[in-house]
Amino acid sequence: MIQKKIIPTPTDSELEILQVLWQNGQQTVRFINDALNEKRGADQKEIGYTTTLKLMQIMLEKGLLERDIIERSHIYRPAIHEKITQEQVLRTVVNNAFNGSASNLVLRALGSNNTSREELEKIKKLITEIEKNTYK
Amino acid sequence: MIQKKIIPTPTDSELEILQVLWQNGQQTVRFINDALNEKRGADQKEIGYTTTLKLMQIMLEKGLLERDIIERSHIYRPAIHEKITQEQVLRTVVNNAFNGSASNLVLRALGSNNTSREELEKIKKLITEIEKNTYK
DNA sequence: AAAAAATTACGAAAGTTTTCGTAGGAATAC
DNA sequence: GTATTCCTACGAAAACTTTCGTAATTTTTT
Repeated sequence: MIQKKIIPTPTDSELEILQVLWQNGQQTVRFINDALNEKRGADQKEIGYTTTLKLMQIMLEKGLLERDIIERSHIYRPAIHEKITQEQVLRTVVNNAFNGSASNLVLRALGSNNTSREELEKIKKLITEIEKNTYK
Repeated sequence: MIQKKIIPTPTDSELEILQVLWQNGQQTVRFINDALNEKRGADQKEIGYTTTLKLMQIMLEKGLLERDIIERSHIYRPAIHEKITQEQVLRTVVNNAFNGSASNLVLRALGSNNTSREELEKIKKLITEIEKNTYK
């Protein structure tokens, strides 16, 4: 039987890169590198261009990214879905820091954060939705 | 001015150890090591005693743990609070994988998880609580 | 009292992630 | 057409995390 290639969970730096791509669509290394550096505080040291390049080449190898070659430069895009990756990340965090309880994580996230009225409404609506579908 | 010692965010292995301590109170290395190995699947390799010992010694140095010497063996306890640590961990995850939006994380956690009726109720109650206190 | 078992300390290896320097080539500017 | 800029490739260093072997000491067992 042919084994489907296992794509590893992204590291922290890799997640940062993926976020930029999920938000902005496929982009060049230059764009990503600029975006990462803009997000950084003035205190932190700037990320070198070749650092980002190398990371993205590794991600390509791991199967986290795909790319097209346009003109001289390469354009990268995510090879994994944001939703699935976020779920994967959450699973890890829930296990590592919340004793496996996702609802503890939710309670903590809500309790220690300034969530806007609209967002709270959205969350409540989702809960009602879940209750309707699950416990009818 | 005297700089308060900065305690670093725990690594993944360190979080596993802290969880055992938060749940069971102060304990020996032996207890922690046993607990960690019990939680492991039969597939994973067992963690050696000295591995756990070394980790906890490092955590002591970092200021993540404290200890008392009772008889011949040492008893360790967390030097940081569970709540604060969880908040710290959440902040990182929210930044790394959820574009800084905690409510996105909450929506994702609720959406892709089998949360029990009771837990959903608890969460709803908390939201109502927050709304009352914030937007009165 | 000798052997076996359990404990801490510690250095170092092994593994992983992040960063960067250098080289080579192609486009652009002067 | 030469110099400068911009890009990729790639190896290797640096930094961080995890694992373990060995030694020294103390307690427990035989």
